[in-house]
Amino acid sequence: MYLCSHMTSLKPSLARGTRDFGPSEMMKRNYVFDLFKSVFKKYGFQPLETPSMENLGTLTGKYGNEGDRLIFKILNSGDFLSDISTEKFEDAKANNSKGITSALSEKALRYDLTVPLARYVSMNRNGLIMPFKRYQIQPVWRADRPQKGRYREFYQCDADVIGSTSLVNEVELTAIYCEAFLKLGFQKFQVLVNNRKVLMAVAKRAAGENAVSFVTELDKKGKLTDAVLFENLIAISIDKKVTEGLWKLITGEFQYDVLIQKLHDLVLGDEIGEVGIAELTTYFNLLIASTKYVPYVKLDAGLARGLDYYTGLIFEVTTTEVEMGSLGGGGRYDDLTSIFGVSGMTGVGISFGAERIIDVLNQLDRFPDLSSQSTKVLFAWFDEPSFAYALNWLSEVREVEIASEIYPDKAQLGKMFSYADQKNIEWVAVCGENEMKENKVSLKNLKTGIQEIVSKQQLLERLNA
RNA sequence: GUGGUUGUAGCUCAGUCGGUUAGAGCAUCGGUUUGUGGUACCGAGGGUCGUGGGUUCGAGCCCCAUCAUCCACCCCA
Repeated sequence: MYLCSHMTSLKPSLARGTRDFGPSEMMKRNYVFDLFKSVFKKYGFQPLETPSMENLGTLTGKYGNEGDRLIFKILNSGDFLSDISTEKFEDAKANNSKGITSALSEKALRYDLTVPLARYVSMNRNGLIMPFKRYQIQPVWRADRPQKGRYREFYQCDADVIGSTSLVNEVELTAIYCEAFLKLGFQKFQVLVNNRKVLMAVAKRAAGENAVSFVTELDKKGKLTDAVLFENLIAISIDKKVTEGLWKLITGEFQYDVLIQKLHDLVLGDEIGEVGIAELTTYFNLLIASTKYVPYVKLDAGLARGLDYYTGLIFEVTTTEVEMGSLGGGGRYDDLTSIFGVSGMTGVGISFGAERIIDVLNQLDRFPDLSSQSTKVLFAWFDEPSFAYALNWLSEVREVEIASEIYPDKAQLGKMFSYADQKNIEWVAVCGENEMKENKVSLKNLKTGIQEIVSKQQLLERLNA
């Protein structure tokens, strides 16, 4: 007798903030990602993948004060501690570990898809076909503390155009949003649009030196009550009339052209602000001329989208069908690659909040019937001769590209049926002595429960119906 | 990084005031049925009660620590 109970066994568990995706989840996820890909391709975007890890220096300092803390660093391999002198180590312990970080870690997991894109474009600028239109669907990692809807590993799904200033790009990205969300079955969604140039011009008028805090505050719309938010905005304003004027535009309902006109009045005389107004005008003209998606697009004078690198039009997608934050966002950035010493490279991009979108589709039970992706027919058998017989039929069914399988082990017929049932296989073909005599199989449809004895040709007809 | 919540079977959870051998449902396997699934009935396997320490005659339950978890904040997707 063998004893194995004293083997050290590890309790299986997932690393914090990560998930497995089983077969049924993968079918749903692939459905969403494939749909995105097909839309991206239709608009001329090509795939790009970058490595999971980047040099630490590529990532640090790109994501604000908090950002560096959230980057997953990879411990150097080899005897990395031998390079650190005792003094250096003591200094690091006493002050901060920054001084020895490079000795401990020189690689890190990618934090988003935008910085790797900037790195890629900078490295390959001479070889790329410009404008460079790429899409990228890959996981990213953040050393955040997980909570509802937030993970340490999650997928981002981006599409960007680099090296073109035309607003047609903004229009096409808007169309991609609309097309994708419509194809996913969303009825009520909106692509909110604003312009950073206009927003900053208004903020400068309203708050002067406090323009940045003004915009940060504005970004809290929806989190704070309108009354509190308005008070906060007034508190940092130097020109309360401008703030009040903007507030009316944010809280009221206007046609886009009326709204543009009113915004124009607010920024009149501000050179950059007027450029922003012109961009908005051109954008809407192009949108109307080239797409049917105007009803889904809404100019929102209060849309701010953080503060980072956006410099022109900005987007955010929301839905009212379910309580959920934004389902995507993006915008134009003028200087993405300057951090890598390459300037004058303008770009515009969007990102789908893939994880959230999948969550929403699950909540609304909006996934289409994906059973067509599973096996169509299972062959069941009894003994050596019927096994050989079934294998023969199986290969012929696979010959015509029908997804099919045979139960591999000898088992009771009931077990084979139950396997088919659990795997959502629609048909079971029973191969036994009686069937073999007639060169047929008993074909049962597990959905209807109807069973009949059929020839090879009839089998293929049933399966293809 | 800050604050809180919860850890008992593969999963969801019950477990009285601290008291003998820790329970249920689902899932798994077997049987009723050696050629028919999703229903029913019968049965079986499966536990270091997160981990380590402490209090106690006695701890799943009380105390401390630790790890994990979920939730909220910061921030973000």
